[in-house]
Amino acid sequence: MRIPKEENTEKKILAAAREVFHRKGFEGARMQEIADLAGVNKALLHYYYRDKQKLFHAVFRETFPAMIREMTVIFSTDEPLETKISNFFNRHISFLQQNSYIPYFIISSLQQNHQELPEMLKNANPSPYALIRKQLDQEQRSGITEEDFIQFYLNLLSLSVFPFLAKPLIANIFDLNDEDYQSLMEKRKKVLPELLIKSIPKK
Amino acid sequence: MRIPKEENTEKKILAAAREVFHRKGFEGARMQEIADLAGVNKALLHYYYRDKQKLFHAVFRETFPAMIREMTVIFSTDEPLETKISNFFNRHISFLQQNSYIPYFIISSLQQNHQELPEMLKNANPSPYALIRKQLDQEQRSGITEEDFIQFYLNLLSLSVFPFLAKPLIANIFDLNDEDYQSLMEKRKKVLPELLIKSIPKK
DNA sequence: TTACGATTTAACCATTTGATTAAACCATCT
DNA sequence: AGATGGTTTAATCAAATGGTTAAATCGTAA
Repeated sequence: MRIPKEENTEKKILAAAREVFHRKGFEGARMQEIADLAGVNKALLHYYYRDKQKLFHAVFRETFPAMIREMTVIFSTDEPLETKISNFFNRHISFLQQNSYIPYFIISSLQQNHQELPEMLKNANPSPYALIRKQLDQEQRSGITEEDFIQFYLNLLSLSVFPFLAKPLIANIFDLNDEDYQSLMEKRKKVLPELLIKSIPKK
Repeated sequence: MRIPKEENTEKKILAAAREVFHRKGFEGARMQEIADLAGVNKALLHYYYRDKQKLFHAVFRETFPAMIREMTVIFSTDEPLETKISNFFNRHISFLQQNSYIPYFIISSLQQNHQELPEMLKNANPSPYALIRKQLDQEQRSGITEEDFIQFYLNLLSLSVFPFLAKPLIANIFDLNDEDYQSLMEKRKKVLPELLIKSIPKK
């Protein structure tokens, strides 16, 4: 058994693949570009991951659950609702600031017919839907319907995720540089809780 | 001069290209698929549009302004603010219901380095930014800063557009079929104005 | 009808790109 | 040292894909 190199090659490849797939999606990514970024011969990608699909899946299997976890972390604590929402935006936007390509990666992956991914949702642990049902039941006191809840959840995600998808467009319209945009997102952590909390029906 | 066929071939090609590029983006689209969908030999695409880039641009040049128009139509009337917002969501969501692939198309186009598109923004008529500045000046009475306004505008777009980008994900989490989703968006036309109007600082 | 130019097609070309192979490399063990 | 087996590379392949070309087709006008 050979001792692994200082920087495990397999992981270097995965990291490079993550980088490239996140930015360009499956169709836009090139095996050669991934190899170059990993500083490694192209044949090594196949040696470790067999083919492009499998390499992509390796990336997807670590990124998708991370995103789901971020999307559902709001249901994991027992804080008062207002605190929960506030915490959610703070944490979620921070996560997106440091992983700003993930939303595009997820959206573009699911847009293409990369199925067998509904599969991953069911296997997700914790299951988003289970968490959401539980949360919903707890809110029954205020007579919130399932549809109200879905709308609320859609709002939550829309407000936090969309600005990272539309950054190229928005930054251009308003002539914002990266720093401007960063500070816009920073302020958003405070603005969004206020906005969303107002929208909740008082019990 | 030849009389155009019953169904102008050039337009049939453009329509097919629109369909395919909208669903799959530039990288995912295949010239052969476009030709097949148009019911036409592949060489004809090159005859009319020279190469893939130019064909893509032909699509982009009609889709992008349509989306910008939809995004800025809110600034074009002189209704009271509440009416304006309500009208915007109604119209914008209806537009998205009938053009549900446009948001993904725009996002994926701008994500790839398809530059020279900042160019298109400036040439856009009416210019989004000019309209927005004008609107902003009118609101000065309530002391709204430019940053407040950008946040507001981001909210407006996030809430209406994101659900169409994330449909594959959301529909899976909540096990919604197309009809369910449609009715969800329908109700959104009423829910969103209430939500956003509450967020506006009273003068 | 014939000639002409615009339109359309089938066949082909060149490049890109994902994938394979055979050989080289190198650390460890005997 | 020499054998062994995992790792890496250079060279090559085959399929996919964007693009080209030369000939066929078709409507129109002379």
